[in-house]
Amino acid sequence: MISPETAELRILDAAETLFYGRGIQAVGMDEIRSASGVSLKRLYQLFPSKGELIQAYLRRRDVRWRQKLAAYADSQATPEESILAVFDWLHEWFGEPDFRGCAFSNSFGELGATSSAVAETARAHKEAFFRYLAELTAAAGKPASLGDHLALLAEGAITTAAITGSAEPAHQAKAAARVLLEAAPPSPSRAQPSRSRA
Amino acid sequence: MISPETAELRILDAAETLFYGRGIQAVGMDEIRSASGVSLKRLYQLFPSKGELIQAYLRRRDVRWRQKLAAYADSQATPEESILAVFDWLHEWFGEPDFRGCAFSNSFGELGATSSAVAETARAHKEAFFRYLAELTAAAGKPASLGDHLALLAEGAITTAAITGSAEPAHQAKAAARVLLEAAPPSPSRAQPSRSRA
DNA sequence: GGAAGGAGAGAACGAGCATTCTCTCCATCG
DNA sequence: CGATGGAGAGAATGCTCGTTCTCTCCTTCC
Repeated sequence: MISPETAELRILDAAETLFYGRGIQAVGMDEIRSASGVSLKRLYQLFPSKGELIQAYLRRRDVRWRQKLAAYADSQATPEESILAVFDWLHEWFGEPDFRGCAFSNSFGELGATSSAVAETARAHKEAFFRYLAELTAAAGKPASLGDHLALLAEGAITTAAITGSAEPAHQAKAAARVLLEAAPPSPSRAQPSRSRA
Repeated sequence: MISPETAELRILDAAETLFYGRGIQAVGMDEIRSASGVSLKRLYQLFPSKGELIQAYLRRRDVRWRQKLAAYADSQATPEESILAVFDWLHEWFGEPDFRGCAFSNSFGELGATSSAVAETARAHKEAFFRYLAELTAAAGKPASLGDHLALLAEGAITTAAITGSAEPAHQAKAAARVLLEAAPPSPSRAQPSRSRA
């Protein structure tokens, strides 16, 4: 028998691939069983209902997505470069063969009206993403409004890339972000941190 | 007996309210029958399958949405004002009590992976919207890239407004659009049309 | 008036699916 | 060795839903 931890991982991996790739309602629990190789009984022991599996899928994806983004962007030398790197990371993501847009926007569109848990998880994900961009913006000594504007560009790029099937919106968004970044005045309220600039 | 035209209108009205408000898969044909008051037999005579009703719903919504947007934006005095008015219109839309994001992004997230017809309709809608912004941008004598950037802002505002339940993203997107508009140089390739400017 | 045809209401059918149950098997422990 | 208990496979259950069918009734046309 495989360990409960391994079973949980296999289930979450299968659920993520299937839910993200085909939509949540299009995937039955039976299919998650076959894809994960974990028996239905065990599946229900670990996740007592499909709704709980959906929440687990979304929660794990939220953490991983933001970690990968932050790992990429935070490795840049300056806050300005980190901001622009966000859009480079989006471009890489859009180019992945199984890219199908934002899992949270998709599940919100599919279930947000009928499941308040899904709606709330999607809201929390977007809020965390906005907060991250706000931090980068503040670190660059730019006004908070710039963070919101950058987030809207990124959000629009994700949706547009998903529907058109092109990674190009990431480059377009980056170009727009550069204009906004250069046009934004230094933030009046908070001193710019002394991170070195090339 | 009500006329076939009236029956079709009632069905499409009911389908739009229900599909948009709750998601397509969450609404059964039986519910569309009760909401429209048209018998199931007649419903299937006019729309031979749920898939065809979905397509009819999306097609009609595409036309009406773009007409309303254009009617609002085109009534402005200058192309620049038309561009900014797009975001004012979005703000009005976001404030409607039943606003739940872009019907096309939502249906793409829900069915795009399993229905190529839905995916294609969503793509066509976004493309038409991009084209409209490209026209406004060209009329303002600005480079084509500005049109793409504005479209990404609008797209991001729609998604963000839907998930957060706030109309504020429209104002944020408008502010960003104003910056991009003012920063964009006159288009080199095409002469600015002689529409009068205040 | 009477036949015919179409309309509506809703039952019926068949598939899909979330969830539970059964049965068999194997490992562990006395 | 034999009993116990948990595991897996997958059948069973009950519900939802897309689609079709039936039955009754009304209208229309001769």
